[in-house]
Amino acid sequence: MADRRPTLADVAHAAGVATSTVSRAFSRPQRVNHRTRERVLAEAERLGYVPNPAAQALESGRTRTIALLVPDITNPYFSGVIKGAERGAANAGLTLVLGDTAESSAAEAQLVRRLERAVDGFVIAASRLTDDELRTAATRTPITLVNRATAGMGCVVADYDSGTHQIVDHLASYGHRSFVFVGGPAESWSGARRWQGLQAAAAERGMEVRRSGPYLPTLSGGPAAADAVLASGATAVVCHNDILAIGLMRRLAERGVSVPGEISVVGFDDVFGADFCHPTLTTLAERTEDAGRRAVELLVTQVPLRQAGGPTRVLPTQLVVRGSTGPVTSM
Amino acid sequence: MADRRPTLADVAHAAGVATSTVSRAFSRPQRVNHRTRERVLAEAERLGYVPNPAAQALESGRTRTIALLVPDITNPYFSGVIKGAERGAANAGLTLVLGDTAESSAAEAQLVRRLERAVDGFVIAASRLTDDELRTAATRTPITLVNRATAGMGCVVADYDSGTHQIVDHLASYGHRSFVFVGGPAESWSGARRWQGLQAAAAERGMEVRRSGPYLPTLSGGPAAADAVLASGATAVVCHNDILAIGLMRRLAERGVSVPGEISVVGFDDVFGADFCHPTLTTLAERTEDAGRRAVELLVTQVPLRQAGGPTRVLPTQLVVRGSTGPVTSM
DNA sequence: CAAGAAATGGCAAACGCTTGCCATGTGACC
DNA sequence: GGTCACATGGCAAGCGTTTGCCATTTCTTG
Repeated sequence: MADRRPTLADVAHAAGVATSTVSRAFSRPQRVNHRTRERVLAEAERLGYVPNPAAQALESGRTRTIALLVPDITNPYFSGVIKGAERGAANAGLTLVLGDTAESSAAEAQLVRRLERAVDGFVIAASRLTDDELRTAATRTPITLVNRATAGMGCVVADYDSGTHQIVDHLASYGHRSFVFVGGPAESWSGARRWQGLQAAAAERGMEVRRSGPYLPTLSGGPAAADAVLASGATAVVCHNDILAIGLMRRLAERGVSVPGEISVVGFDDVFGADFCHPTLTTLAERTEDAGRRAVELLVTQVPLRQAGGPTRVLPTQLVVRGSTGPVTSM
Repeated sequence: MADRRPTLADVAHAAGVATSTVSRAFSRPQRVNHRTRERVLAEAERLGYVPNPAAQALESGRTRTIALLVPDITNPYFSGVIKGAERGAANAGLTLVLGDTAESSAAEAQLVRRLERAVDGFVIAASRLTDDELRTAATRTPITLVNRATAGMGCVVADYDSGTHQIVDHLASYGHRSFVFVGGPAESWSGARRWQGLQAAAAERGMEVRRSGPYLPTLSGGPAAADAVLASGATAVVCHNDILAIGLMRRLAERGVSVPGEISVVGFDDVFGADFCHPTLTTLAERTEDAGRRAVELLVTQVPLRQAGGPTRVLPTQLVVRGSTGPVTSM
C-alpha cells in the first residue's frame, strides 16, 4: 500500500518534469504547455497525489481555511448560520473551522488569537467584542460579521427596520394599541436594533410601547418575563427571541392565561420549534442560512484584495404568522 | 505595528540563543535549562510570538486539528455532539473542523478524502459508510465513530439495551400490552439498534410489538406515520426519533386524537423542543454532548499510539417522562 | 583528581510546496 | 536571414518549524 504518500517530487519524477512544472500544472494552468499538463495530471491521478495543505500554506501563506465563531453552537438560531457558512465554504473550496465562544468576549478574543495564524479569515456571529477590538483584529486577518454592524467591516445583518414594521402592522391589524417589548441581554446588538425598530414603527402607528427586562434569552427567562407582562396588563408582547417567547407562553399557560385570547405573543428568529410549540409562535423569520453563506462570500471577496473594510449586506426578514397572536378581546 | 509577524528566529535572536533552543523551550521543556527557558519565553511573550501552525504541521506531520463529520448540522440531535466535540477538542488544545455530509455517503467519502491530509483524525457521527470503507479510511487516518459500532474502531454509542427496557417498562407500567415502533431510515444503525432493543425488551415483558415504516425522520414524516398508527389501533407508539414523534403528534391532534388519552407517544433523543411541544414528549435522552466529547477523547488517545482499533464506549441513556404518555383507557 | 555520564545548546538537514528568475526553443515580423 | 517577443520549463531559494546528531559544559563518582 501507500507506505508513503506521493509528493510533488514523485509526480514530477514519474512525468519526467521538474517539480515546479507540476506545481504550475495545478495552480497556473496557462503557464504550462497543454500536453505537458495533461501528462502531469494523469501521473498525479495515477499515483493518487494529493497536495499537502501544510506545505502549501507555509509558502503561500494561504491556508484555504476560514473560521466561524458563534456564541453557542447549540442555540438553534446559529445552526442555520453554521450550515450556511459550511455550504458557502464548501462552495469556495474552503475548510470551515468552528469555534464556540461560550457567550464570552474573553473566550472570543482568545479564540481569535489562537486561530488567526491558522485561518485566512473569520466570520463572527453575534460578536461580543467591541468595535475597536474587532477593527484591531481585522487589521491582522479579514473578518466579516453576522448580526452585528461595525463601520469599516463586512457585515451581514437582518433587515430589522422592515421586520419590526411587519410585526407592528400585524399587531395593529388585530386592534392592539400598545405592546410590551420583552428584552434580552443588554449587550445584544440585535436586541438593541429590534427595540429601536419596534419603537420607530410603533411611533409611526401611534402605538404605545414599553420595554421590560432584560431577561435571560432562554426558556428559563420566560417565567419572570411572563409575570412582569401580566402585571403590566398588556394585550401583546414582542419577545427578544423565540426561546424566551416560548418560555413566556409556557408560564402564561400555567397561570391560566390564554394565548392569543388574552395576550398575543410574537418572537424573533423562527427557530426550530417555533412551529410546534403550543400555541405555534408568530415570529419574525431571518434567513440565517443565507446570512452564514453571504458572510462567507463577503469574506472570500475580501481575502484576496486585502481591501480595508467592506460593505454591509442587509438580508430581508419575513413575519411568520402562527397561532400565538390574535385580536384584542375587549373585556 | 507588526508589519511582519515574529518568527522563531526573531525570538532566538532576541534571546541570544539558537532557534532549536526556542523550539525546544516550547515543545520539550525539560530538554532545556530552566533559566534559559524563562528567558526565551519572556522574549517570545514580549514579541508576541505565535508559532506558525503550517510550519509546525509541515515538519511534524501533526496538524493539531481534527474533523467532525455529521450528516446534518442543523439537526438538533447533532448540536449536542458538535458542542461536546468542540469542548473536547478545545480541552485537548485541538482545532475542530466541521463537515456536513448532507446525509450522503458519497459526500462523506469525499470529505474524508479532502480532509485527511489536513487533520490528525476524524470523529464521524452516524456514518453512512460501510464498515469496510470505514476501516480502509482508518488505516490512513485515525477515526472514531459516534452512534455506530464497527469492530476494530473506536466507537461511542448510547446504551439502547438499557434505554429500550426503560421505555418498555414505562409503557407496561401504564398498562399497555402492545405498541408500534415507527421506524426511520432503513440504513440507520441506531434505528436498527433501537428496534432490536425494543423487541427484546417487549419479548421479556410478553408484550406485543409491531414495526411500521420506514418514514422520514422529520416533521413531515409524521402524518403518514400517524395515519398508519391510527389504522393499527395501537394504544402506544415508540418513534424512531423525537422529530418524527412530534410530527406524528401534530397529525394526531389534527385528527382529534388525544395524546396521551387515546395514544401514548414516546420518542428518542430528547432534542431541543421535546420539552415544549404539545404535549411535552416522553423520550429517551442520550447524552449527546458527552458522546461528542468522549469520541474526541478516544480519538486523542489513538492518535499518538497509532494503535489499531479501539474500544467501544457505551454511554447511559435516561428515559424522560413527560406529558405524551399515559395510562391505557379501556374504552 | 581523572574519567565518564548527564545536561545543555547549536548546527544543519529536512518537511513539501511555491515562485522569482533565467535558459532555451519557437514563431513572427521586417 | 536577423531580431525580438513570447511560450515553456528548470533551477534553486525560500517559507518557519522540528529534530537527529554532535560539541561543550557541568556534574558524579570512584
